Amino acid sequence: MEKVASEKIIVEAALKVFSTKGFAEARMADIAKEANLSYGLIYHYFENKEKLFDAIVENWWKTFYDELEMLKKSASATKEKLVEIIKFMMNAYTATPSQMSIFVAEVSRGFIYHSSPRGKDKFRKLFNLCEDIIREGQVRGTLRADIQSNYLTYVFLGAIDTFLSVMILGNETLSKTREKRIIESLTTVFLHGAEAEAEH
Amino acid sequence: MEKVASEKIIVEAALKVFSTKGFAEARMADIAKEANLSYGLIYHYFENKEKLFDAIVENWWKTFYDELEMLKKSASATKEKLVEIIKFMMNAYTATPSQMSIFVAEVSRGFIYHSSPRGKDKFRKLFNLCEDIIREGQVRGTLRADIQSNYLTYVFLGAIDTFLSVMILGNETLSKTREKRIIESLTTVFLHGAEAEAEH
Amino acid sequence: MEKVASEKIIVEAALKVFSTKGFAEARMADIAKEANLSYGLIYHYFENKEKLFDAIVENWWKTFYDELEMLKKSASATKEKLVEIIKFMMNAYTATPSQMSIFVAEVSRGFIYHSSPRGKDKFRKLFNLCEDIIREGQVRGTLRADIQSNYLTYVFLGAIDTFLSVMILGNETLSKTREKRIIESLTTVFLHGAEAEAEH
Amino acid sequence: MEKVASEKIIVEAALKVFSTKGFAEARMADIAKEANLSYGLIYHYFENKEKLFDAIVENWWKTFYDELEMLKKSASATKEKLVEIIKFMMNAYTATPSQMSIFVAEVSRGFIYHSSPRGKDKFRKLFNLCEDIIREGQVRGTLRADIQSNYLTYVFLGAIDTFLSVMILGNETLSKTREKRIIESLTTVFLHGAEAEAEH
DNA sequence: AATGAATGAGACTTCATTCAT
DNA sequence: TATGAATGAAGTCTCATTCAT
Repeated sequence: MEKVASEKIIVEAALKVFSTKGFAEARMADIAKEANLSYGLIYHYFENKEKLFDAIVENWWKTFYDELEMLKKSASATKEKLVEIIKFMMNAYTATPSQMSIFVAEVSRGFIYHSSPRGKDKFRKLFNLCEDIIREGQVRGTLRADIQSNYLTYVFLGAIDTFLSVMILGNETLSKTREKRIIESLTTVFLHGAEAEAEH
Repeated sequence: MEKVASEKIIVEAALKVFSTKGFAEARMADIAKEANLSYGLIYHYFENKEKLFDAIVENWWKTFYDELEMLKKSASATKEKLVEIIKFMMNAYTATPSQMSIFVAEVSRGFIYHSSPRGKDKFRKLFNLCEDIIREGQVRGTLRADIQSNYLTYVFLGAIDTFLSVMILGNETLSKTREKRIIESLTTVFLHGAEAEAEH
Repeated sequence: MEKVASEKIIVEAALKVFSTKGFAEARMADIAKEANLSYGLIYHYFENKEKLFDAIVENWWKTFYDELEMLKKSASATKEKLVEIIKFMMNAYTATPSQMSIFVAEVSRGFIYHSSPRGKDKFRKLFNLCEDIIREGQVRGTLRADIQSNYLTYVFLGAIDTFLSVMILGNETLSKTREKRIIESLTTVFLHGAEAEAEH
Repeated sequence: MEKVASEKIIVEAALKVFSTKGFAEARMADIAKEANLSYGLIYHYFENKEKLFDAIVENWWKTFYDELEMLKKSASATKEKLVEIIKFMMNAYTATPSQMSIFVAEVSRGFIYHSSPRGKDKFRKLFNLCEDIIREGQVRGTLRADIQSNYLTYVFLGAIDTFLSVMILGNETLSKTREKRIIESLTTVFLHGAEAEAEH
């Protein structure tokens, strides 16, 4: 078999196993079995379990950064950008739920345990990119400026994160209709609040 | 030493170790050393590592449920109730940051893996309690009814969760002033949205 | 069983296995089996295979240094001291052939591979101690001064080393008579040379 | 590439790796990398790691035997022969230090383990050849006969071995002057002893 | 002749848990 | 109640060797 094929199969298998059992409970043997390859081969391509995991995560971060970076630079209105972020996350979930699951469960968790300072930096970068967009919205007068930009960011990202968590938890598939409703709900609540119109 | 004392010391130590390294990386030996007790003794009080962890988590959940339960039944206005939830979480963080850290990292992230089906149920219960309060707010006309109650719940809890995550990540202490500002921000955004007033 | 007992048993077993198979071929399982203990216990006392090996070697070096140090300081004549060194080595072989075997085979070998600079230092220390005694002999006029002291040391130690190697190789036991003959031979050749008297 | 070329490259690489890390720590992959060849190719030429090692050692032994054999048969005086042996070893070190390093570390130390009974035989043969020359010296009246011929052999070979060990350890290069001095010292001490002339 | 992907036995090591004291 | 020595299942990883190309 060619090199590229096997490596991809391994990554695919690892993705599945990691997302199902979590990093700690995932066994290299599980991954090998899932990939239908000897586990020796995994070490041919990846130094060890952690490096294999990192490779997967790294890949995810790259895609994510690229998207945010692009959005940040785009000429769209702030609201558009926020919607795009949500869309991107939802699509990512639909396309590769395992990857999203790892992201939500392992990466967020992992960065809390200050084991890897790199992890923290990754997160900060993500936060910062998002915050930049939100701050831009404040400057433009689209978003309220009486609340710190980082606080707004927390609410925004936290909301998305929880939606994803729930979807992952329920192993839910995302119909176009449902995706649309989620995006609308999220946007509406984030922008206009949860309070009933009447009270305004 | 008396029974109660040792048991408490163990729990305290476990709390610290679990919150620092996470469940998977926490070693019974670490806990014993932290507690300055032999690790044989841990097994006097707790059947095994998981039970020890559960004991800690259980304790936390109980406090949380009780609070939510109480809030749910209280006669307060919905807004009050929501503020109380936030307050409760922030206070919990201030009082026992390790417990909060475990909650956020292990429970609110780790529950994704089907390994502990109990975890899921706990979470659903929490969601449900919170959703009940929110649904009540919708019925009462305080909260908008055009968005599913569970969606509103996700945004609300997700926002809190992320605030906590960031605080845990930064190992931040929470001054009264800061707590107040966070509560206000969270409430404001959740209720009135992030959009600039001008646009209304 | 008490702590000290088990640790000693492990060391004893390790000594046997290492001396029989060499470090590389020695299996932790072999040692455990030889000690009639679970291999987990070995790790209770020693961090890993290398540390276990080091502990054994360290112990040997200490005994050896102490002896040489003592000899160096003693008021004996140089010849006496040299005889004592030989005696010490022969006795060490008789008392603990495995230890001697490890010393000759593994330590001498290991120090060639510059893996552990500590190893080199140990050897240098040994050489130096011996050289000090020999230099003292030169100063006193007992040993010829027209040959570098280190060269004399090499011949002296090399000769002993080879005697030991041969004994280990043949798994020989050392009768008092034989020991005496070896000491005499070694001393005679080293001091007076191998040339036939006639030629003097 | 032609057959002979590759085989030679492999042997050369193996020589380097074995001499640097020792047999146990040498990896087939290291050798392949050193040779700039795939490791599959090594197995074209050598059955396995041990055979590869043996091939190298065998080659060395053969040269050595041939030399000793020739010397043994030569009409030279005993002293001449001994000097020739020393010279041969020193030259061998200068010409191929790696080979010498392997010889000293792996063969002359490693033969202790019964793992390779062939090793023992080789050594005995070497000893015997050398002893033959020494015994001849005793018969001729050149060397003292009151000490067992094998004992004399041990001292002689041991001294050389240690000189080599020290040189290998120090990664020393051997100038002609230094070589001469070593040969002289070794010969002098071996023949006339280390005792000061005055005492005779 | 040459490659390097693929294999898998087997080594080391970890660590939750038991148990004699 | 308390200790920590003892256990061994189970995991990670290594690396000589094979084999399809």
